[in-house]
Amino acid sequence: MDSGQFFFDPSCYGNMLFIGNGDPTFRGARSLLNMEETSKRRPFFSSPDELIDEEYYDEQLPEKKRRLTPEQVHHLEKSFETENKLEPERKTQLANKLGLQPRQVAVWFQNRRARWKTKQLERDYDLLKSSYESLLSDYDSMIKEKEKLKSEVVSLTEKLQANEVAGVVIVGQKPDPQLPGNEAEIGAAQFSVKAEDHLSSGSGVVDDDGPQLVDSGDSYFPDGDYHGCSMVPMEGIHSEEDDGSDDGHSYFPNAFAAEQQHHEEGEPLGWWVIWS
DNA sequence: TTGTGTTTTATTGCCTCC
DNA sequence: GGAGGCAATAAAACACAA
Repeated sequence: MDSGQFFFDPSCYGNMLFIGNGDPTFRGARSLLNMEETSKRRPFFSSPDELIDEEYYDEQLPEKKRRLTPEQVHHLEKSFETENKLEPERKTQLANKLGLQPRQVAVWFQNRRARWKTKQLERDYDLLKSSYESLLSDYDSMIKEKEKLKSEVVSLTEKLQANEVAGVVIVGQKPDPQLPGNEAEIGAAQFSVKAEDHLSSGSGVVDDDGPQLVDSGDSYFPDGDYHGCSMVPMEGIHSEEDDGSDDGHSYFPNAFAAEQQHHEEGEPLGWWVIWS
């Protein structure tokens, strides 16, 4: 505290001395005004409901910093649940009802909002953390599946090459242009059928000029679909600029909602992470 | 009882809005 | 320029282990 100090004097328990620094600014003036108000008024706890606490607080002099009674806090909490912002009229009403100064009510709401925000950040952190761990787990599963498929491709390629060497199957033999027309057509048709057979066999093996199902760094599923899952960016993940509003809920509401929806639908998560 | 960590009350400075 | 909000901070009050 650099512009005003409360000194607690044990010899006169409960007394508070305010030392102003002559700050001419508005805030300084406001503080002095508040202290003046305080010094003119009776102690914080003065409503009939607080009489039960008189025994405890009786011996304490007025200006000692005191905690609000459970009843006061209860009323303030109820009011905060209704609306966490405090309009002047409600502030006055609450202050009168609870026997507090309006400034105290305002300060309580201010601090209460700060506490709420801290808790909210903690909740959001936990949600993000669990979301991240879930996505990481899915990512690991995908990597394993990818490796498995790659080794399958290699294995089948080797088998095919062995067959080619043995002359059992000739893939990609082009029709001899010297043959008579109909024979050339038959040869072309055979070539075509053979190639399609291989492409549709699931082995993914084609000749050197054809499309290669190798790990090029792109998706194995170029049409954007795998097991019925479209590889589109996850909805709800958007930049800060989209929504920085403090709407009384999570700081990342859409992201969590989308993540949760994926869980509920039993869908794999996180294409936007894996494929982006 | 005492040291220490946490919570609550209150102040201050800065910022935004009207 | 005043009012009110927020972040940072101080300090009293409180909780609790040793």
